Amino acid sequence: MATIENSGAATAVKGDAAPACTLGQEVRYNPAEIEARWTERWAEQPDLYAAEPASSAKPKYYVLEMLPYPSGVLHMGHVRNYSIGDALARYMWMQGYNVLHPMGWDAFGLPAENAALKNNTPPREWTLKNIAAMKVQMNRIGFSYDWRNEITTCLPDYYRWNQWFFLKMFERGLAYRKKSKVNWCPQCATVLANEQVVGGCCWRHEEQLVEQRDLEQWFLRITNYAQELLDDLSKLGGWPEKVRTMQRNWIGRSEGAEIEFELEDWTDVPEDEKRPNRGTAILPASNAAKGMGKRIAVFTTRVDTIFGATSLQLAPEHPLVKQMCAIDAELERAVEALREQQKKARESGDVGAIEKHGVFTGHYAFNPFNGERLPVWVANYILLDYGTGAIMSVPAHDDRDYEFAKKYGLEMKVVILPRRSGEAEGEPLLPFTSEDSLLINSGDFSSLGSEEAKRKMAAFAEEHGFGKATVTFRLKDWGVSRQRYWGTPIPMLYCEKDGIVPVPESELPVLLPDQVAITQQGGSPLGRIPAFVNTTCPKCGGKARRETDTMDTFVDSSWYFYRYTDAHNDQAPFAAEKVAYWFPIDQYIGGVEHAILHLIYSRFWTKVMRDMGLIGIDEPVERQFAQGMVIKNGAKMSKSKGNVVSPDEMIARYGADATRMYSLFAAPPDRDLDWQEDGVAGISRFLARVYRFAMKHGERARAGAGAGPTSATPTTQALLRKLHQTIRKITEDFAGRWHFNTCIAAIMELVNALTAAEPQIAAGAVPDAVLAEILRSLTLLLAPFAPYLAFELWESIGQTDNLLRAPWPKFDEALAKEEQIEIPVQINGKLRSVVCVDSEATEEQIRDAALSEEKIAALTAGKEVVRVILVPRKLVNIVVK
RNA sequence: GCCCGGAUGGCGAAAUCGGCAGACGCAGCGGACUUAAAAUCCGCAGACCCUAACCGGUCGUGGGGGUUCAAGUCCCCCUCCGGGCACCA
Repeated sequence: MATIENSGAATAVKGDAAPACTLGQEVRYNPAEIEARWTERWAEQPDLYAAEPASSAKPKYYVLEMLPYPSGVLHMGHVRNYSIGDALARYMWMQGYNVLHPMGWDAFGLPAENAALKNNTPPREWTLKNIAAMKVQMNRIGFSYDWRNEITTCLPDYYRWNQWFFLKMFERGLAYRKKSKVNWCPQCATVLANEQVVGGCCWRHEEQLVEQRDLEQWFLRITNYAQELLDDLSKLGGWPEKVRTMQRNWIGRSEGAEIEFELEDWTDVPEDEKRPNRGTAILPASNAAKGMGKRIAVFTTRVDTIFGATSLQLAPEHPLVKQMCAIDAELERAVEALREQQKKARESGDVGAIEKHGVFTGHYAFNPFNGERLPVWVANYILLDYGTGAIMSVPAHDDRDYEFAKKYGLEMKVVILPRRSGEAEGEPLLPFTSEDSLLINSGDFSSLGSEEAKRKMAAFAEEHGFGKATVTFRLKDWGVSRQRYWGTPIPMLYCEKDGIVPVPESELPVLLPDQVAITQQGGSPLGRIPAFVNTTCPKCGGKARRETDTMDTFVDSSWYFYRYTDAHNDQAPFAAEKVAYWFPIDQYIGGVEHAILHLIYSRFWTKVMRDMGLIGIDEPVERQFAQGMVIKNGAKMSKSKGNVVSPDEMIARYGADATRMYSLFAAPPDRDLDWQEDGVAGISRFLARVYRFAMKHGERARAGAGAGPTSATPTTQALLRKLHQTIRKITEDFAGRWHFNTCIAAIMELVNALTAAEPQIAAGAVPDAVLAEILRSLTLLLAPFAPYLAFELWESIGQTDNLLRAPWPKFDEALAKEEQIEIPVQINGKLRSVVCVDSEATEEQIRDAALSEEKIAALTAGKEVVRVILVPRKLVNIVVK
C-alpha cells in the first residue's frame, strides 16, 4: 500500500479508514493504514518477540506486567500499564538483553458467573471469548508479548498446579481447615479474605456491608511467614517506599508481653461485693469449679504500666465471658448488647468511631505483680481476634482506657512520669502515654525507664510462670475457600471413616465440571452435582465426598509468573533451571491497588516454594513499579462515574502509537494521569510531523547511508549536538527516573530543531550521511514509544534488519557538548542579564565577562562590589552594597 | 489519630545536586497559504505597573515564618486534596 520504496515526491498513500491524499510534495501520515499493515506483518512472525533460551549469550531481563482479568475489553489503565512495560521491553532488547516479556489471563473469578447468570452463557465460554477479544486488542496496540508462554489460569493445565501446591502445603501443615468467623459478602454469596474487605465493605461491591458468618474454611498459614515477610521488606530496595510501608502496616507487628491474671474463685466472693443488681442468680457448684484457678491472659505493649492497671476488659466474644453469662442471665443480656454494638461497628467500617460501652461482670482477678484485686469488665471495643481478646486497663496511661474509665468512674493510678521532669514535677496531664518515661509506684521496678522496665518485667513474669514477652501480628492466616463455581476445585475429600483425605497427586487435576447450574444462593454450586461430589476414599475405598469449595483467585496469581518460564510443562509447575535462569523478575509493573493483596501473597508463595526446595530465591521481584491511576474530569475512570474513555475509540481516531505515547507523555508514570483527548490529537500531529520529515528526506538518507565526510557546518553541528543530547537524556532516563514524559518532550525538541532547519537542509548544509544518521537514530529513539511508526520509518530509510534487535544508539559526550553557554548574571540575587561565554571559559573569564557586560556595568557603577559568587557553568551573582 | 504522596500559567506538566520558574504539549490569540475551509507553516502568550509603542520595573510555585549571596527545591508551623492503616491493646 504505502509505497515505502518510493517515498519521495511522487508517493501516494491509500488507506481504508481516514482517506489520505497527495498534496503537492506532502505525504499525509495515516496511522490506520500503517498500523494495519504492520499488525498483519507482525502476526506472521510468531517469534518476533520470543525470548531466547537460557543458553543465550545475552544477559537476561524479565519484564512483567500484571496480568489482566479477562473482562472482555481493555481499559485505559491497562493501556498505560502495558505501554510502560512494552517501552521497557523494547528498550532492553535494543540494549542487547535477552528479554522475557510474557502475558496471560487471570481467568477465574466471579464476573464470569455473573455473566453466566445474565446471558445464560457458560463461564468457560464467556471467559475464553473475552480472552480472544482482548488478545486482538493487545496485538492491535502492538504490545511485544511472547505469546508462546501465554497462560490461562482457568484451564486445567494451569490450575492442576494450584491443586498440587495445595496438597504440598497440606503435607507441610500450611493448609488447614478450621471453623471460623468469616467475612461474607451477600452479593458475591461467598467468603472474602481479610484483604478483600475494604472499610467494612466488599472490595467488589463498594456499598455492600460485609457480614460475619461461622463456616468451616481452608486456610493457608501465611502467619508462619509473618516475621520473614516483614524482615525481607528491607531487601526490596527496588520497590516503592509506599508499597513497603503499606505491607509493613498490614503485617502489623507489635512487640509486647502476655500476662496472666488469676481469676478469683467465683464462690469466694461475698454476696455484697458481687455485681450490683445482679439478681438472684445462683452459682452452681460445677460452674464455680470452672472458675477456680482460671487465668485471663492479656496482651499488652506497655507492661511497664501494669502497676497502674485498675481493671481487666474482655471481648464480648471471649470464651470466659460466655461461661460467666451462662450463669447470669442479666449479664448475658448486657453482653449481647455489647456484641451487637461491636458487630454493627465492624460492619459499618468506622470501628474507631463507636462509643465505648462496657459492663462489670461481677468477677475479679489478681494483678500478678502486686496482688491487687481488679474488677473484670466486658467492653465493646475489645476485639477477640487480636492479641488474647483481653486487655489490662491502665486509664492513666492509655487514651482508650482513659476515655472508658472517665465514663464509668473507674480508678486511675499514675505509674509513669515524664523522664525529663522528674518526680518533683507532680502528676502529668492524663492520659500520659509517652514511652520516654520513668516508673513510679511500681514496687521494685520503680525509677526504671520504660524500655528497661518492659524487658525486666517480661522476664520477671516468665520466671514466675505467669507471662512472657511475645510478639503479635495483625496479619491473619489466608482464608482461601470460596463457595463459588468458577475457581480451582480444592483437592480434598471427606471420608466417613478417615476424615479429611487429600486427593492423591496422581489423580490431579480434579477437573472443574462443565455443566453446572449457577445460582447465587445456597452454598457451593459444585455441591449440587452428585457426580462431582460422590467419590471413593483413596485410603479405605469407602464412600467419600469431595470438597465443593473452590480456591480464592489470588492463589492463581500468587505464582503465575513462574509458570511463564515453562508454560507447557506437564510434569511440574516449572523446571527449576528455567526459573533459576529468569528469576528474580527484573521489573514488575502494575497498579498500586495490588500493593497488599497480590504482592504479599506472591511473596508468601515464593517463600513456601523455597522451603519446598523448588526454587533458590527469597523474593520473586527485584524491582516493582506502581503506576498511577488514569483520571478523567477529576475522578478515576470507572463505569459508575461514566467517564470511561475506550482505548478502541482512541486507536480508531488517532492510532495505537498516538494513544500509547500520550499515556506516557501526559504525566510521569508514577503519578495520576489526566486523560485529555486533545492531547492525544497533539501527539498524533507530532507523529505526523516526524513522518513527513522522514518521507521528505528518506531518499537522501538512503543515498547517504553508506556514510561519508561530515562537514562541520554550524547547522550540522547543532543538529548532531541536539541528537546526542536527546540520546543521552533518554538513555539515562530508562536507567533511572523513568520520566518518559520528558523523554518524549526531548524527542519533540529534536524534531522541532530538525524541522526548523529544513531550509538549511534543503540548501545542502547537512551532508547526506549525517542526515541518514540522524534519521536512523531518531527512529531508534521512537521505537520504544511508537513502534508502528518506528518500523515504518526503519524500512523507509532503507534498513532491512530487525528494528527490535538493532542496537540502541550511543551518545557521544563530545558531540553533545555545547560550545557556547549562557550564564545568567544576577545582582543581589535578582536576574539582571545573561552573558554568553565559551563552554571552556575559565572562572576568571566568566567573571570578567559578567562584570563588563554593559547592563551589569551600568547597574554596578559607583557601588561597592562586596562579593562575586560564581557557580561554574551555572550562574554569576554579584553582591553589591 | 498515625503513616505515605501531592498542591507550580486557562489546562496536562518541566525545572534530576540550592543557581535563568513555566521546557514540551493542549487550549487560546495574531498572521501566512487557500475562492473558502481543513490540514500545514510562522509568530504571541504567568500576573500586574509604566509606555503611544519600545525600553523598563514589581510581584509570582497552597498559606505564614526561617536559613542562604541565591529557595518550587532545605528547616519550622499551618491549610487543602489523594491514598493506606486504625478502639491493634
